[in-house]
Amino acid sequence: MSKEVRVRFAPSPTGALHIGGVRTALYNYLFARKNGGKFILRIEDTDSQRFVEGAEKYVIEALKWCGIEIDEGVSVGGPHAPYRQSERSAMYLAYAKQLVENDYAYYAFDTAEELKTVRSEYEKRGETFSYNAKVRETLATSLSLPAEEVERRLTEENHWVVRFKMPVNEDIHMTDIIRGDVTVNSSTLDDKVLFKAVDKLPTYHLANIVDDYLMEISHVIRGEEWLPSLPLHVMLYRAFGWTESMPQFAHLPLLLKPSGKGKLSKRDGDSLGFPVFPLLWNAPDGSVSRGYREDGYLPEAFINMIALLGWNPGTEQEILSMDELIDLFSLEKVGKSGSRFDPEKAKWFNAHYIKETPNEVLAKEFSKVLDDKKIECEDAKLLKITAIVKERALLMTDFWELASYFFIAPTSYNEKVFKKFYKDENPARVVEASKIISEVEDFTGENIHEALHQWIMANEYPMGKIMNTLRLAIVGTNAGADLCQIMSIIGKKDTLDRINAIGQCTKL
RNA sequence: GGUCCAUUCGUCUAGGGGUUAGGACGCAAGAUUUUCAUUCUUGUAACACGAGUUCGAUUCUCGUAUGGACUACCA
Repeated sequence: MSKEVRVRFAPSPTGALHIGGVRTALYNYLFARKNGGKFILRIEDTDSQRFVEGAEKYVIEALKWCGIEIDEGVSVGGPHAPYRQSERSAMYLAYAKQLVENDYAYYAFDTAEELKTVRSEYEKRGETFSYNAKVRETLATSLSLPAEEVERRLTEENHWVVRFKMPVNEDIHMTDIIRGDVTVNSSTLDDKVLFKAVDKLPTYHLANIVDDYLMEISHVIRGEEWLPSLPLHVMLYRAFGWTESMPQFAHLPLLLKPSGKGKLSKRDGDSLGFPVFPLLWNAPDGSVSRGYREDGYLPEAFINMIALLGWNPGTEQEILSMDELIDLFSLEKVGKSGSRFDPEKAKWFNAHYIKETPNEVLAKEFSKVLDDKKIECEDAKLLKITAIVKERALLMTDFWELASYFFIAPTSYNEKVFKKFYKDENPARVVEASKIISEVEDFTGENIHEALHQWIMANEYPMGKIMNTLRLAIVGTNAGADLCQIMSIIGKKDTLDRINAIGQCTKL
C-alpha cells in the first residue's frame, strides 16, 4: 500500500528562480501529475538576512508562465496552510526542544565571534575545525556546563542555538532513487545548528524535516547540492521517530555553467550571453536580468528544453508537450551527471514551437509590437505576414526584424547587394517590370509571378538578376519571403512606389 | 584538506560483455528556391586513463585522473 504522492517545491526567496530551480519544480510537478499526486509550493524564508522582496511573487509568476500548476501552497492555500515558513515559525522551537529533551540535540552558547576564533586557531595548526563530538563537551554547551548555568544562560543571556547531537561512528545508510544506496559514517559529520540565535528561527534542516513531515510529503525531489546533508536529514527523521513516514529522496544532477566551471547560479545573471531566469527580473538593488519570456521564448519550448536536461524518455522523441512529459516521466530515467544548458538548442526548440503555434495566436502577439511602433495593419494582412514570418523566426522577438519591410519601404539599400545588382541593364529592366506589374489586375502573388515570369521568358532575360534587383527595390536587401508574395501583400501602389524610389536613388 | 557524487561525439543524450556505439543541437556539403530562410539528403565527431575478471570489455570490479557538490547561527 503506497501512500498518496505529495511532492513540494520549496524555494528560498533570496532572488529570482533560475533555470535549475525551474527544472527542479518541473520534475516535481511531472512526478506529481504522473502519479496522480499533489504539487505543493512552500516558501522557505527562514533566512531573514537574505530575504529578497518580490522573490516569492516572481516564483509564482514564473511557475504560472511555465504551465506548472500549484495544487497547494502560498498562492492557493490548502489543508496544511500556512505554506510560508515565516508564518509557521512559532511551532519549530517546540520540535527543537523535543530533540534536546530526548538527548538528540543540545544547547550551544558560543557566539559567532568565539567560533571564528576557534576556527582560526585550528587553521593555524593546520587542522579543520568541526563542531562535533570531540568539541561539544569542551565548548560552552548544555552538555558541558552545569545544569544551573545552562538554565541561567538560557533565561538571562538569551543567546543560544540548538545543535544536533550527531552520534559517533555510526554508518548511516540511505537510499536515493537516482543514485542508489549511499553510506556515510556519522563521524565525518558535524553538529549542525537546528535553531538559530540570531533570528530565533529554525535552520533549513529543521524546518524542512518538520514541514515535510507535517505536510505528508512522500517524495523529496531536490538538487544534488542537498545530498551531503541527507544523512543529517535521515538522522532527524529517526530522532523524531518519524522513520515510518520518511519520504523517499531523489537528488537531481546539477545544471552547470555552459562554459567554464561550476554550477549555474543566480548571480550568473546575464554574463553567460543567455538568460538564466525564466522571466525578466528586476532586483530590488535596481539591476535587471533578462528572462526567457521577454527574450522571445515560448513557454512550451522553454519547458521542453529544460525537461530534457538530465532526463529523457528513453526514445528518440525530443519534441514533447507538457502532457507527453507527464505521461513519460519517471525518476528512474533521470541521469546522474550534471548537464550544461545549450542556448543554441533552446532556439531550435523555440523555432519549432513557433511554427506549431496557430497564426492567430502569433499575430496577436505580433500586433503588440506593431502597436508600440504605431503601425496599423488590418487583420487579414497581419495573418498573411505572420504565416510567412513564423517559418523563419527563431524567437518571437525576431518578428519585427523579419517583417519590417512589409510595413516600411526601404530607406537605404544594402550596399553590397546594390552594387551587385543595380547596374548594367537592370535599372532599366526594373522600370519595364514596373509596367508589367502595374498591369496585373488581380494582385495576388501567383498572378504577379505569372506575369513577370512570362515577360522574363519572352525577352530571354536573366531571371536571377531581374528578380534580385526587384527585391532590392522592394526589401532593400537580398533577404525575405517570396518576392511576389511580398508585392501582393504590400499592394500594387506600394510596390510601384518602391520600384520608382530606387530609380530616383542616385547615391546609397 | 575532508566527505559524498559523477565521467559516451563540442553540447544534450540512447545503449550495454561480442553493435558499422544510435538520435538531437551545432557545424560542413548537396538538393530545392528569384534571394535569405525553411524543408529534405549526406557528412563531421564520443565510450577519461590504467589494471583486473573474461574467449572477448566502452559495458562488470578496483585504482588513478578529471569535474562537481558540500564542508555557515544560507538555503
